[in-house]
Amino acid sequence: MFVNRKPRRSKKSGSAPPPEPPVGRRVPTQERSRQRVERILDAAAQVFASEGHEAATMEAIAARAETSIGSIYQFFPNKAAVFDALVRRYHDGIRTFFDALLAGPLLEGPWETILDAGIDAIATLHETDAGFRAVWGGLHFTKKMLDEGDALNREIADRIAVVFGQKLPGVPPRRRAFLAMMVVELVGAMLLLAARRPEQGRAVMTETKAVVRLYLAPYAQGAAELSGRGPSKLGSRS
Amino acid sequence: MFVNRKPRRSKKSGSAPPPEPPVGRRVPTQERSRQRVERILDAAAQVFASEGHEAATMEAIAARAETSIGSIYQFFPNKAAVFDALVRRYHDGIRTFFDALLAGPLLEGPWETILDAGIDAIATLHETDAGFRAVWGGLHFTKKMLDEGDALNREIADRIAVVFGQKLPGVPPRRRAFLAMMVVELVGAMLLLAARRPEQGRAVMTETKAVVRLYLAPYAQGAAELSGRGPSKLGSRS
Amino acid sequence: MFVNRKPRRSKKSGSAPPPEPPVGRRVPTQERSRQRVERILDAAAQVFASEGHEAATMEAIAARAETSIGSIYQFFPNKAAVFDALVRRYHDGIRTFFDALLAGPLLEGPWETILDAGIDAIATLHETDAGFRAVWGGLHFTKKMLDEGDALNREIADRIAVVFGQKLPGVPPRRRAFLAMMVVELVGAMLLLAARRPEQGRAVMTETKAVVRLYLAPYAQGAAELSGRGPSKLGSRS
Amino acid sequence: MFVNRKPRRSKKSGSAPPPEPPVGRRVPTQERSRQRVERILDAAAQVFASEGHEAATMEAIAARAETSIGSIYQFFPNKAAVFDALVRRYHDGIRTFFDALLAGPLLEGPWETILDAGIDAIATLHETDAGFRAVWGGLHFTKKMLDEGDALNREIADRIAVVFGQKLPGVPPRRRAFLAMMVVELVGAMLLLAARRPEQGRAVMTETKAVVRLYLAPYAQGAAELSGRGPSKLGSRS
DNA sequence: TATGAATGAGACTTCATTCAT
DNA sequence: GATGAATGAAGTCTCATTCAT
Repeated sequence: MFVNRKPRRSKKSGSAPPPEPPVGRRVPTQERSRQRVERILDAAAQVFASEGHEAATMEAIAARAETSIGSIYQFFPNKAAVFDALVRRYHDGIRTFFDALLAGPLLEGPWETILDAGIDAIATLHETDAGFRAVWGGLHFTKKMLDEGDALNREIADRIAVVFGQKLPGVPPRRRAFLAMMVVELVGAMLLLAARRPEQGRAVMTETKAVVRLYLAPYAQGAAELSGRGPSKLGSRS
Repeated sequence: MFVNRKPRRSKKSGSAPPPEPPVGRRVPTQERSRQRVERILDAAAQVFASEGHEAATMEAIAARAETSIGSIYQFFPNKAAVFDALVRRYHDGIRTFFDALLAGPLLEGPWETILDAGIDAIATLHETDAGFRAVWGGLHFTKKMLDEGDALNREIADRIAVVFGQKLPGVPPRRRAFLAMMVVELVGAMLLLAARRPEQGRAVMTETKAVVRLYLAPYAQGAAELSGRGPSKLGSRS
Repeated sequence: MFVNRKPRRSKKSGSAPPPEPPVGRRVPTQERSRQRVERILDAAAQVFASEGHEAATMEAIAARAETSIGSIYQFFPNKAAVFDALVRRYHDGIRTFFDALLAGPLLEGPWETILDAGIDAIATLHETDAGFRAVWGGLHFTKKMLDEGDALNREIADRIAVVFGQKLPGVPPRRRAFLAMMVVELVGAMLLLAARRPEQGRAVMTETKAVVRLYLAPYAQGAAELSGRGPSKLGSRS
Repeated sequence: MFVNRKPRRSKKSGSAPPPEPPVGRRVPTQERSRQRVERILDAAAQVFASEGHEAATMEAIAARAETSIGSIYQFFPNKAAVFDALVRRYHDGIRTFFDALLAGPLLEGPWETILDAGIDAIATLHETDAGFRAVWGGLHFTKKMLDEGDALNREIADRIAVVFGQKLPGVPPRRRAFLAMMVVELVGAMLLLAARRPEQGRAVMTETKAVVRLYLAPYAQGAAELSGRGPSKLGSRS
């Protein structure tokens, strides 16, 4: 899976081992537990993605994880918790991805480059990532999952809004936030479309880049003031 | 509901008189059956939309429809069939909507007007239609449903491609088809977003209109030849 | 079906029409009812015999009888009653058969001839009769049905015991009764075997005749006294 | 039950020591499973035999076995499988019985003794064995069950035909096979009759022995050649 | 009287969860 | 802790029977 380290504290732990708990003996046990949890989540991801939600029984998951049903219940109070953890791991993966993306040298270039590179990168992530297929391909959705997805999107939009602050100066903050939200949702939706139609996937993402460029172009380089489509009331409403 | 023409009226409504059965006897029976099916589907829509898929048991549907479980099985072989019928009814509603839209005087105007009006109309449809909430709000998805949704989208895209043929002359057919597909999917995705965030819904749709306009603008009035973004390889791949 | 006249009063109604009820108007109604009952039983027999008990739903029977479920309930209080009537009709057919057999000139001949002819006749009846297949081939049995079958067998045995009284003089009455019972049950069992193995059916019945002859031979012509196997305690116990 | 050797004893019972699993851990589990299966079958036998097929619901069986419905489904995929297993256990019991019978010293004696003893033994088996009552008394029959019963009868007939080869020399093989089949079916049918009429059961079986003796007598000691009833065409037809 | 749609009890079966080993 | 057999609540579906038309 793409996130096999705890996303917490990712900010500062370079390659340093995580701080040991006082009793050294406990470590191997915790380590084994962590591994087992990962195995369970991997298995759950596979089952959800391949068999669909119908066949995603706890027994199937346990079998695929080469463990027992009882062991799953050692770590997860119920089936929903397994799915939630799966979703969280997927979301954490995206968070990590954006951490890396926005921490890199990308931000030095012009906004068009950032957009193109960013969209390409996230598209690649989704193409390769099993977690994505597990969460979106299993055709099982919960309010909680959607809410958390929404929250993630808002979080990402916030970070992108910051970038917009640098690259699209002259756009008022609220408008900036709205634009970022639109971009995030639009790209997100197109990623799903691309996944649903593999044969057109690349074309869709290429075109999506064009759409986003055209959408943001009027705001670039103070163009916002010039065009008739400046910061609108609509965007500020949220 | 989008099928809200009361069939009882069919006896005297002008244009296409349906073939009357010789005796009035059979009519009430068939009519009652049809009503019952509608009642069941209405109930199913409500249960799916409000309680979610978990609580959408056949018993719950029967109770909400004020009928018995047995009656549901008189018309639907199993639970999946109920959901399928719900989806079909929803899709049929959209088809009817587009029939009306594209048969009306709308096509006389410029392409921007058509787009704006069309997007507004479909947004209104989705806001009012219970079928939409039932199908998308129940958080239950099946491969079949998604496939049929895909097929519907392609169908709509085909019709829009025809309109593009008139309003955006000079764009080669394959590119036209691809553009239509992108527009349909993009608007579709934004409709879902708008539904998920009711407080921003109108803003999202307003902005969607802008996005689509900007996306298509280069192709209007022979602009395709002028801009650097003419018919691309990508669009022809499909 | 083989019994399409009421077995009651079969003894004296030659070809004369059954006595009319006072109100002549009623007759056609009753007649239609009788026909309908027969149609239902015919249909039930077919369904039971061909589809087996699992598929023998009231709806299937009604459909095969080209009538409605409601009509069946007009004549039979429930499903068991339909089956019971079917069994009764089958049993009545056998009764009628024995009435004819024992009233005919058969009894004039020697006992061996009577046996052979009787067994051949009943075998032929079973081969041709649909009621037999309906009752025994449907693989559905009830205590009531078996009890009535037992009663029928005893009844037949009684009548055969009377014949034995004439043809096997010297055998005490209780022994005679027991022998008759054994013969009836033995032949009955072999008839079932013959039905279960159509390819050996005729051979089995031929051999059955031999078995019965050998079994009864010691009792013929006063031989009972000579052989060591006279009237035993066993046979008298019943 | 006819399988009443307690498998727990298997550890020390001489002749064929089953391969012990390395650790005692696995044994109790497998053992418990086997016991549970037996308990379920016992319960099913009782329910089928006493309540009849209608009342033989999975719940009733579970209750009688003092287990849960789920446990039954752990071992049997559906209700039919339970019944099939019951039938198989009954048939296996009969097979075991014949294995013992034909391996014993019985075959040393004259054919009349063999017959009498064999019939007595099988009658006793049927009187004691609950499986018999479960299978035949439940009044539930399936094609599969009857076919397997037929196959069992043929199997037994084959073995008896071998005995006939020794005890009734001079009878041609095909005739011998036919005689064996007749004897098996005849005795089988009379066993059913005896079960249906408990008060006459013993008398019926005594008489059955006489019938079979009389039937076979002509073939004994080369008598086949003397009597007029030698190997007939009939027997060879099968 | 005839019809067949409607009813609903109850059967079968699944699978998340528990718990003895 | 780990295991997986056992549990049983709950869901789906059937079909005998009723009853309005």
